[in-house]
Amino acid sequence: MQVKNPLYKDQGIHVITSIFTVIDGVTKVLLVKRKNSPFKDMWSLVGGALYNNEDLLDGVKREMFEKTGIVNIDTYFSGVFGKKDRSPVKRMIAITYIGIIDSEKVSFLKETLKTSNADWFAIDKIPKLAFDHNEIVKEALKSLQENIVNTDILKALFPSGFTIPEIQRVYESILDKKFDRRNFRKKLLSIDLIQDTNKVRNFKGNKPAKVYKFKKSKISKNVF
Amino acid sequence: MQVKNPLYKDQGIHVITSIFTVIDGVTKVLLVKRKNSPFKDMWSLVGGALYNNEDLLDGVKREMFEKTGIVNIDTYFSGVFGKKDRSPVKRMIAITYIGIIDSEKVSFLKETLKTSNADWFAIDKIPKLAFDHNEIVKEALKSLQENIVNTDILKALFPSGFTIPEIQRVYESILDKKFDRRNFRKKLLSIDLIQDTNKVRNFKGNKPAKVYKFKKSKISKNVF
DNA sequence: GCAAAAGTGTTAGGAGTACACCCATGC
DNA sequence: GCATGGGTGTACTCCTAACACTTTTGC
Repeated sequence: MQVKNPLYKDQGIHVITSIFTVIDGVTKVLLVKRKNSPFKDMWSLVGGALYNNEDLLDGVKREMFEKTGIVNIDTYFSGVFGKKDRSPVKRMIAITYIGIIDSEKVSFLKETLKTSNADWFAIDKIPKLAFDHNEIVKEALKSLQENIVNTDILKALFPSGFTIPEIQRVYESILDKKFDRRNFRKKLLSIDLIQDTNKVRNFKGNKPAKVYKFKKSKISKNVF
Repeated sequence: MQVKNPLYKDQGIHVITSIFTVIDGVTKVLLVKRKNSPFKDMWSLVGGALYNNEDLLDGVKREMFEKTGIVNIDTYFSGVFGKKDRSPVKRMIAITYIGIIDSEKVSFLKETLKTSNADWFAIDKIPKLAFDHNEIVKEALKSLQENIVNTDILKALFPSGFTIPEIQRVYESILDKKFDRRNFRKKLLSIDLIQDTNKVRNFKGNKPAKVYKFKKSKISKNVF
């Protein structure tokens, strides 16, 4: 059915992901430079228009692959952006997501058909972005903060496990907050979310630290 | 710009509200019967297609007015539904909301241009609904449960204030859970959310109960 | 042996939970 | 005066937050 009513005509859906990582205790987001209008040559988040023949998460993954070459990362719903003038081209509603990857294990393409210069930007040094992406990444960070205290969303950052001092720095970076070492360890161990791997690894100091990994289980109560 | 690419053509946005109330300790949702295809003569939630010239919340309010005559109720974001086949007509993404009204103070139209038989349905007696509205109302109830422990969303239910035993029954109905009277009162008073009005009112017993009202402030931590 | 970070235990305060009795009113 | 629900206080438990010392290793 072709809709003629101009009130409804030419609407579209953006699926947009804020891809985060933490490098040396600094939370960063992946930005790409647009090759096409609108907002040609401006930085933007990873995403684009949803196709009719795909579900939302399929579109998220396809866009992520097309614009960064990244495959197979877990994404989590963040929010909806729908101001009527948010796109200069036509009426677009944005459904937004967060993704997390280990920047050392996952590589991305610097250049694709539609993007160039892909790179990590510290969350306090994000340039002016295309569309309403500055707002979107701000809300995504808020979603991420809520998610890390509730879910195992961080597991993608530590494919080979983590030591407690190491993951504490990540929590502190994302939540922008310091924790007492002893209480942090106690709490993280008290919830049934992580388990010992009988390995050790050096992080900062000279004394090797025990390596933990996330369990399969999920939790639903607040952690911090 | 008219988009020709069939991958993007003919997409649309639904804005859909689950309007809740609590009557005699039973949580109910407002349903209307559709007069038009698709899903003609089936029950559905209140909502419809967003226009190009309105923001999301404007569309929510317009649809609510068009299909129930209700004006001016607060709405809260609930979720997004976007399965590719959720509408038989064309690709539609649903942005969903919750609304709360006092069924004694706010009246609605039984019949409108596009709907008929509007009525309250207890949440455990909801019939089969049009589109994916059964799923939507289920998630909306979950959102409502999360919201009543975090916000003053219930204030719309009590335009002239409430007694504590009265609002306790509402919490118990929505959360489907019983609370100890003394602890309920203590907690509700301990968070800085409600205030005494120096009035009294009879609810169930013969002893008049103090009437409270919500403060302007919001809170951000869990209540129950 | 010393610097640097890892690892551990105790205590005090606050929030949540369980629980029993008196109060005000209508009839 | 009695039945009905409204209003209050206390003790116990558990979670959280504050805090200091010992251990392991590299140099």
